[in-house]
Amino acid sequence: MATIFDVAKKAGVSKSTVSRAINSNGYVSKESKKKILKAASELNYSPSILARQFRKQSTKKIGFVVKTYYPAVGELLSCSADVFKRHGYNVTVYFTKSKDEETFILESFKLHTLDALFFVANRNDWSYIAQYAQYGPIVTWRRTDHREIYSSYIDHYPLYQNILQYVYDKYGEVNIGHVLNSPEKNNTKARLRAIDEFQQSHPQANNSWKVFFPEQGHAGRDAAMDLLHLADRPDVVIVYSDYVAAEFIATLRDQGMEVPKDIKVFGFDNSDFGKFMNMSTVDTQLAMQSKNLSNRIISTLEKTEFEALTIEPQLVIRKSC
Amino acid sequence: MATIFDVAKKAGVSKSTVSRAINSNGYVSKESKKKILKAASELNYSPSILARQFRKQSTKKIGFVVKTYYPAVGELLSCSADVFKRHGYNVTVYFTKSKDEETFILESFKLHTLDALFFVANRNDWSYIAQYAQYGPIVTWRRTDHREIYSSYIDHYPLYQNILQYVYDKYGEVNIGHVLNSPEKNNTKARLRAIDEFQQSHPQANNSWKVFFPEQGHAGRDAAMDLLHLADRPDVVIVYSDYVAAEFIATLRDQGMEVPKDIKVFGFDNSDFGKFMNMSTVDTQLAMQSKNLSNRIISTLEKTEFEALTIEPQLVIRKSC
DNA sequence: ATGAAAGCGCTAACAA
DNA sequence: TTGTTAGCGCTTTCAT
Repeated sequence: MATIFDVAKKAGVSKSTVSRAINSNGYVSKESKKKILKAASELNYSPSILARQFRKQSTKKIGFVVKTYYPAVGELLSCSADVFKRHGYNVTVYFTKSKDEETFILESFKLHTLDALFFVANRNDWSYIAQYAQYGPIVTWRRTDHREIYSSYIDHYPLYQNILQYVYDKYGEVNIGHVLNSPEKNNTKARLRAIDEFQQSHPQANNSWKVFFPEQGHAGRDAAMDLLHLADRPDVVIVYSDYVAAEFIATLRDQGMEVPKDIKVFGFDNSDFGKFMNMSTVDTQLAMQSKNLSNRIISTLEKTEFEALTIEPQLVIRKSC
Repeated sequence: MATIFDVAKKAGVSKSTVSRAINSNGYVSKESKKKILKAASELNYSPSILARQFRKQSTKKIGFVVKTYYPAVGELLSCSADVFKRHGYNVTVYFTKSKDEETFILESFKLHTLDALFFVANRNDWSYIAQYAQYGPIVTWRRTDHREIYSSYIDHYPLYQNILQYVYDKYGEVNIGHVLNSPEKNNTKARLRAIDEFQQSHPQANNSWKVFFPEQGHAGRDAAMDLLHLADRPDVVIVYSDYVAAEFIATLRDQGMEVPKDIKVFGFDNSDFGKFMNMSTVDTQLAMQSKNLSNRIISTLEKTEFEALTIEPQLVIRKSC
C-alpha cells in the first residue's frame, strides 16, 4: 500500500502538498497537482480511510439503532441509506437487545465512531439519550419533545380520530376493538385519548377491548387468540400496524372466521402486508418520514439548509373494513 | 476526553503498562493493574476506538452488501447482525446501485475499513470479487464455486423437483406456470433444469408459461397481469419467492380470480408473507443460512473451528396449492 | 514487570 | 504556493 509519503517522494513535493491536492483543499499549483495526480495513479495510491478517520475524528458513518426487526425497519433503513449514500455517509445498523447495549452505542458515538444517530427505537429514556446530542445529531421518528433530538413524528391523535370517524360513518356505533403498542408510547397515548373522546361523544359505542403488545412478533396471533375467547366480540378491530393486522387476520381465518364478513379489521402504515391482504389502512408515508430524518442529519452535519417535507397521512380504504 | 497518557500519569506508570492492563495483554503486576483500573475509572477513561482501529488496521465491522431491499434481506440482516454482535463485530449495510459502487466497497475493504464482506447480492462477477478475498473473508448465500468465497447456498434443483412432484401427485399432468428470477442466476438455471426434466418424463404436462423478473418489486403484479392475458392459463403457478407470490395472488384476486379455486399458487422461502397469505411454500431456513454464513466469517476472523449447520428445506403445505 | 520510543498515515497551523 | 512540523491515541518491540 502506497502512502501519502510515497506519492510525495515520487512527485517531488511534500506530504502536505499531496494532501492539499488530493483533497482539493488550499492552494496547489496546476503543475504540482498534475504531477501529484500522475504519481498517485502510477502508485495506485488511495488515501488510508482509517488514518483519515483517526485524524479527523469522524467516520462518515451514521448509526441506525433498532430494537428488533420488523418490516417497517427495512423500509426506513433502505430509504435513509439511500439519502446518506448520496452524501458519502454509510450506515451501521445496531439491533439493541438491552439498555446497556444501547448505552454502549451512545458511548462510542461520544468517541466519534459514528457521526450521527438515527433511532428507530430506543431503550434508554430520551432525556438520557439527549445528553449525547452534544456529540452530533440525533434523530428519531418516535414522538419526543426533547429539543436536542430531532423528531419527525406523525401525530396519531387526529389520525386515530379519522379512523374512528370512518368506522362510525360506515358502521354506526358498533363494538370496536383496539390492538395497541405499549401503553407508555406517546403514539399509544395519543390513540387512547382519541378513543376516550370518541367514547364520550358516542355513548352507545363500545371500545372496551384493548390489548397491548410492545413487540410486533406474534402480536397479531396473540391478539386474535385473545379475541376469540371473548363473549362479546368486537365488530371492528383497529390494529397498530399492517404487519400485526396481517397476522391477526391470518389467525382469525385459520380459526374459521371471515374477514370482513364476521369481523372488520383496520390496519396502520400501508405496508405491503396491508396491500397484499387487501386491508384498509392509513398511509403514514414511511419513505418520506425517513427522508426527512436523514436529510435533517445531513444538513446538520454539512451545515446546509434543512426544510422538512410535509407529510399528510391518508386513509387507504380496501376490503377489510 | 481522557487519553491513555492521562491514565498513565494518574496511575504513575507508563502508557505501555496502561495499554497492557486495559487489554489484559502481557505482564502487569496485580497492584499496577489495580492502580490503573482505578485511575481509568476516576478519569472516566475509555480507549479511543478510532486510534485503535487505525493502529490495528481493523475496524471490527462487517460489510453487508445488498442490491435492493426486499423482505428476506431484513431477515438475513437481523440474524447475522445478531451473530456478529455476540463476537463484538458491527454491521455496515451497503445498498449498491451500480457496479462502481460495489467496486468502491471492495476497495475500501482492501483498505481495512471492513473486516469481512457478506454478499446478499453482487454486481461484479464473482471472479472479480474473489480477488479481494486476500484482504479478509468474503461469504455469500448465492451459489458460486469460487473457492476463495464461502458460499452456503441451497440447491434449488432437487427442491424444485420436489415441488413439481408434489403438484403432479396432487393434480396430475396439469398446466404449470413459472415465475422465475433472472435466467442467468444459478438458482434459476437449476430450476429450469428441473422443469425440463419434468417435462421430458411427463409429456402431457404443460410448462410453457415462464416469466423472468430480476427484481422482486412489482414482479408479482406484472406476472399476474401477464397471466391474465393468456389464452391458456396455467392451473398452478410456482413463484420464486413468497413476497412475489403474495403480490401475485393479491393482484389476481383484485382482478376477480380466486386462489386456490381458479388457480393454485406455490411460493418459496416461507416468509411471513407466505404465512399470512396461507400459501404453500418451501421453508429454506433463511435464519440458519444466515447463521452459517456469519459463523463462517467469525471463525475465519478469530481463527476458530467452523462447522456448518446442515440445512434441510421442507415443503410447507397450506391452502394456496 | 515495566518504560522508552517508534510509528501507523494523515491533516493543518504556521512559517517561509 | 509550498514545506516543516507537530500531533491525533494507541500498540508493540526492545531494552532494562
